[in-house]
Amino acid sequence: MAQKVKLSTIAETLGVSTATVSLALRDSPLVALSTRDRIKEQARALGYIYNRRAASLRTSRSGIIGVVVHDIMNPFYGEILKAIESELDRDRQTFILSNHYDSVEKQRNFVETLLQLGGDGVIMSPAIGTPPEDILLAEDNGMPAILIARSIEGLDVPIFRGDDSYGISLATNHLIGLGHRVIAMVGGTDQTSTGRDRYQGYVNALRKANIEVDPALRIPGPRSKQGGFEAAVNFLSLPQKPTAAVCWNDLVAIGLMNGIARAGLIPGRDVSVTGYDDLEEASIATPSLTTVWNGQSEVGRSAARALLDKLSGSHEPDGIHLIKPEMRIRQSTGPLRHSGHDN
Amino acid sequence: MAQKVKLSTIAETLGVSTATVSLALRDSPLVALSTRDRIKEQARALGYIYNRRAASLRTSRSGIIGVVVHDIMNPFYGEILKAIESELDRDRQTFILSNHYDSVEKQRNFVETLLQLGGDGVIMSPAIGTPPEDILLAEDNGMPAILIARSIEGLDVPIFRGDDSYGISLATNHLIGLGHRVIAMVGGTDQTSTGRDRYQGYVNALRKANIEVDPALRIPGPRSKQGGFEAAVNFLSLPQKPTAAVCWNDLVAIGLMNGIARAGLIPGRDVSVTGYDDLEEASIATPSLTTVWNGQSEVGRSAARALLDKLSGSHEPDGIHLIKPEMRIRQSTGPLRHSGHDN
DNA sequence: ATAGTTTAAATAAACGATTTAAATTGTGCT
DNA sequence: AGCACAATTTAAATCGTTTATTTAAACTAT
Repeated sequence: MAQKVKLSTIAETLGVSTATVSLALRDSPLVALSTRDRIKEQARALGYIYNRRAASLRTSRSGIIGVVVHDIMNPFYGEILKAIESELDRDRQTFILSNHYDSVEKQRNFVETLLQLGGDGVIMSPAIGTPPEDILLAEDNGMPAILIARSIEGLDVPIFRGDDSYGISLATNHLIGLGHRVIAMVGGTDQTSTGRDRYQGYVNALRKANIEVDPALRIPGPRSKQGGFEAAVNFLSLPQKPTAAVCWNDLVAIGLMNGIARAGLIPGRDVSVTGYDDLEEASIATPSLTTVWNGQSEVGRSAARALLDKLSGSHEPDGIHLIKPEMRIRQSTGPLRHSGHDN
Repeated sequence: MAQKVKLSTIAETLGVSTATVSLALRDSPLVALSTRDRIKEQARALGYIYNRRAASLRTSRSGIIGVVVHDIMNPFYGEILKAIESELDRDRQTFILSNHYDSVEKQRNFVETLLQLGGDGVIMSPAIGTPPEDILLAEDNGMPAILIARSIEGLDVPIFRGDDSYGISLATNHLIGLGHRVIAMVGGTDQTSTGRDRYQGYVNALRKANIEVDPALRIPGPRSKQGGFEAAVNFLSLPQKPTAAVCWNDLVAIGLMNGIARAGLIPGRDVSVTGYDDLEEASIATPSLTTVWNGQSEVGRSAARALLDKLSGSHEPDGIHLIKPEMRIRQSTGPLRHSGHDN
């Protein structure tokens, strides 16, 4: 590698000061236009590379924004991340991505690393059991945080997420409307705010329709295809013989449908299944999946926007922002057939 | 936010020099053990946060490693990334992830940003059409590059990937062994080294079995579920009536199976389908997918290892490293049925 | 005691940018 | 020619570490 080119290299070869070069490269009107052009040209010719760490040491803005979620490979987060990425890109911010896999420790490490790197801000979908201090660690060190998808009790940080309770009640009502009375809820956990909200939405819908809530119909489990697939066994052996399932998300629903199909039943006819999120995949599953759109792109876009606004000082975001979910009816749900899945 | 705590803050409150504090925090034997303890304790008490940009400005090692692939949301890359992540984590390196979506420009921007941040190295699955200069840009500026999954002509950079030609020939031979003679190849492109290798593997296997190669049986397309789903229409209307399909990857295969099922045929019985990669999903698809394990985790792990070794100076990686794929036979392939998909 | 070692801590010079006050040059006007 | 004023340019201080070099203190052995 050739000797490293820095501001002073350009300055020397051109016989000006580094101050002038610095100013010129950022197009400051303090430098005469002709000088500016000469300097930029020389920078290009020498293959100059801007050293951000040196700059940020002085300016204390790094242009780095951290994003940490449960699992970036999960398509639900994937869609959020895509939206965040395109919003940050527009502002030429670098974003650093990480999974916490619901490990509070891994999450704390990430926040710490980000602080060390001088991150300007962080967007997080907090790990289960995150203590408020872990978020305050960021805030107290001048790195504003924005939450997405999950809330944390007793913390005053802006948050963007879908209205889970309402969303699940949409799905549940849809099934009730089709005549179903024994409806299971499959997948996920009750340890997150999201989980509690969703269960609540399911319970509310049943109550409003005067259907008794049977706790045995709640089958918690991993929020993945694999999880749904494995839940099928439990689902099919429930004594109450449910005729429909409200699933935690599309992945669980697709897994469950696969499991049901494996057992020789036809999802959408013998058993109605709803998903949640409306991933791209939902519409090409067989049968295509009835689900609830959860506004992922909207969540990502507005969370990123809020952070950027806060950083630029143009607007201070606050409070909780709920995106309204919408029903997407497809082929995986149908009217109650009186034989149930006994046939 | 309280006043920022730095080395000198600790030094002053303790009446020692910043040099001593710096050394102490990194556990240097140059500092008396008792002093070391006193300093570490104080650092904790004050909530000191190490400033990596200041440090790396001096040391020219940032602890940052960049990774750029076509699409991090694609599960194929997901599995590679997971392996890279865990390998880098072990060495406490921060990794910065990015998609290039096959835009050479986006990729170049990423490399440039990484250089500005002082990245120590970069792992990339190059975008289609990447000119060698774009990789040399990194190397020339002291940031070593390692390629994964895709090669670039005329460039001497270490690369780790599966043996595509061999892998596809495994799948093709499997189908031939089941009696199939009209075998389509679905999905993907011939614009990448991977694409050319795969097509070659398919052609080789057919030739060896004395089966004529019909270019019309090559149906290129997006490497996604959606792509496979949409290819079904073309596939089913081919005049030669293929009885089997070798798919670009598992996603395409699953999409194709969904499309075939939509048309009323039963994949695995009426049409045999093979995937490629052996994603987690392959085994829970319905029918479960016959596919070729492509060593994603192995690729990720060893690429990361190679980079770290190079950075630590312990070992200089070079050349091309081919991981040997393996067949995974499941339910989506079966013996030729003489009516084909005409029945 | 004294010179010679060892051990412990301090000093000061980088690293590569930014930024502000001050210096320099240039221009038009009387 | 002299002056006010604007347009350019620059010197120097900073940001928070690391590290080679010095200095100081504490032992050792004669």
